[in-house]
Amino acid sequence: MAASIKDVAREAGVSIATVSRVINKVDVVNEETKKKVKEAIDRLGYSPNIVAQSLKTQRSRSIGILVPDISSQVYPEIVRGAEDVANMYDYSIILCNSDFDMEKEKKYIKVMKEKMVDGLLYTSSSLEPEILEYLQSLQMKTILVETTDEAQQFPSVTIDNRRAAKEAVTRLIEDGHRSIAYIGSKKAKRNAWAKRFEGYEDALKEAGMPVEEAMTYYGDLKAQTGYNGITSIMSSGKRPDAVFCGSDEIAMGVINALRDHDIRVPEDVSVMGFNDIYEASIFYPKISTVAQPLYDMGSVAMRLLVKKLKNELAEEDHYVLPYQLVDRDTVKKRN
Amino acid sequence: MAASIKDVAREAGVSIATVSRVINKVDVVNEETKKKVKEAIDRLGYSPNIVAQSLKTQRSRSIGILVPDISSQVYPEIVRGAEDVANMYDYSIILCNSDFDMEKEKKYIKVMKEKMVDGLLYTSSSLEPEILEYLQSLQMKTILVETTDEAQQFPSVTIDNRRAAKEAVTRLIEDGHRSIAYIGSKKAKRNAWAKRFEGYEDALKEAGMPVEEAMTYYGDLKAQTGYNGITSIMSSGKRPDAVFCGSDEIAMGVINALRDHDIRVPEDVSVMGFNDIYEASIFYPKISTVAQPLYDMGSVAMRLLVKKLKNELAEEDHYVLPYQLVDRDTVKKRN
DNA sequence: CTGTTAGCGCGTTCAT
DNA sequence: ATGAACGCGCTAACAG
Repeated sequence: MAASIKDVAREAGVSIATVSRVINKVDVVNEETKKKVKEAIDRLGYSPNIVAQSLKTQRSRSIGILVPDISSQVYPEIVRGAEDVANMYDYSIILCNSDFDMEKEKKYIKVMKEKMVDGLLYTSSSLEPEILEYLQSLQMKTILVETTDEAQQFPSVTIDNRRAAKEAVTRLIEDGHRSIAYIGSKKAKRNAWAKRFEGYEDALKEAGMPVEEAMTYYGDLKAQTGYNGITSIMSSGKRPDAVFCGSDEIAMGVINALRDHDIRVPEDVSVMGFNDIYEASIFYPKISTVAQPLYDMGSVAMRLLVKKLKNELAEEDHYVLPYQLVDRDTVKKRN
Repeated sequence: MAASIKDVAREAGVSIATVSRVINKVDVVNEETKKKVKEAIDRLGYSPNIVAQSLKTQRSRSIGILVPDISSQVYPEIVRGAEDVANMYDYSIILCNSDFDMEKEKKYIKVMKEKMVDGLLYTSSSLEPEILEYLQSLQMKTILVETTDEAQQFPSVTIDNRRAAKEAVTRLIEDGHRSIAYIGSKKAKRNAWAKRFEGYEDALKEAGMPVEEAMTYYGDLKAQTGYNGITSIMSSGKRPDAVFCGSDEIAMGVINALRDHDIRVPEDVSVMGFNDIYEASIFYPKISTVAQPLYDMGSVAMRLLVKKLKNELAEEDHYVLPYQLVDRDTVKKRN
């Protein structure tokens, strides 16, 4: 058994209260006794039992992070950003994978509450109103990452997905593309990804171009969706000269499918990705995409949360971080 | 404040001990009183305070996972496998990024001890003897993942990296390659990655081929290492007909560098990766590689740990999982 | 089958 | 400036 505060007290010949004081740097403890206590602590290799502290203080120095799936997409980067900041402030992070399953989310949230996490980072999962209400009923300090709730009741850290998508598609149009397909998340969904479809619509409408059902394909954000999507669109007789994708993986799938049909990228068809994951710059051809500052989103969100936990008021409650159009090798000017 | 066991006891008109009993399904509690208690629990929306439980039982139902960097390589997949199993047994996971920094590892291990994690999954980080001793002095139940310690003192879940590498390189030799470069982790390192270099040596020696310093390049496992590595090797006048890489990212870097030099893969040079990350099958050309069962490594390791925590004895303490040579498009027979 | 009680390790009044 | 004592919420003897 590790040494407890009692052992230290005995070793130093003082009361546990005094030990507690020097640990928490509270009150003015006599320099000399402070020294005695510190020596005792060193000698015993004592370190406070955080669980007991938590029970007493109602704070666990742990923060939950709920992601759909750590093994996919953009989450590792976000989590890394969050963890680095958490570590800086002596918080640990508890990681949960929800798979977009509301029941799983609920279960995890419940467990985190029981474990007295001090706060929660919630990355674009189901975002169901039921979950949001649950979070509020539990008084769980929550930051939304990568997404926002309709009512903006929760602090959030995002990029402007709609505007980013619009800008990307507008760029495609300015570059002379006249027939632009969309492959990505369905509009109906609540999360941020769906906003990219709206941006796609915005750009087309502004340019006076029609939004055709036959030029869109919905699915998850994996490569297979891209492969299937472009195959499906082309098999209906359409032949887009550009494809706007909801993720870089989708873009990769699209490019592979195109290659299998001996259609060249970008000579015949341009392809635009989204997110700018690491592999986008390594893929051949290098993928033109919309860069999200993933690491920053994680770290900014965690900073915001820490600030809230200290009850300092933040300058902002809704951070909208800058995105960036990254020109690489999958988009070609056609004018 | 959430309801406590006391509230439930009062509400149900029983003692807290009884409430505790129905929660923990211990003893035979009278059906009727059990029902009363359960109703009270529902009415109050009570759920036990895990922190208090932990303080009492010395178990937190949390398990630490130490990875070098969740945002890189293979870890998200391993972590996902581990988390799924952890969730199955009602454990949460605390994620830490060590960056191969021993001091950071130590700090994290200390915090996890303080938070009373029930066990630890340690993925190929520094693996310094000092850390290993520290772990033992803390009596931290630890499973090594992706690597083993020299003395096999810790249970582990790995593949046979050395044999896998040897087999891959032997395949290259059988396919008629006569000049095979290695780009990856340095031999001196303690972790599993270095074993791949030994396998490379084994294969060459067995075939009576020389291991040339000029045909090897050491670095981390990222794409840039591959790019720099092959560039460096070729600039020294060498012209390998195959490159064995310590990771798929390295392979990607190699392929990109080769392409920049107008050298075709696999027509001119074959490239073999390692790990079989998701993108290996999406890359162009699709990367031939050695597949590690990453998800399984995580889940098997967590299963093993859970078993140990229950003090059941495992059939095995050192799981060596099967790897698989995956033939795709970056290796060409030359005979 | 159920209730009483003693801690788990710590922070915090309230005295001194 | 320091110590004694209580309680955070819960489990585990021990009685009954």
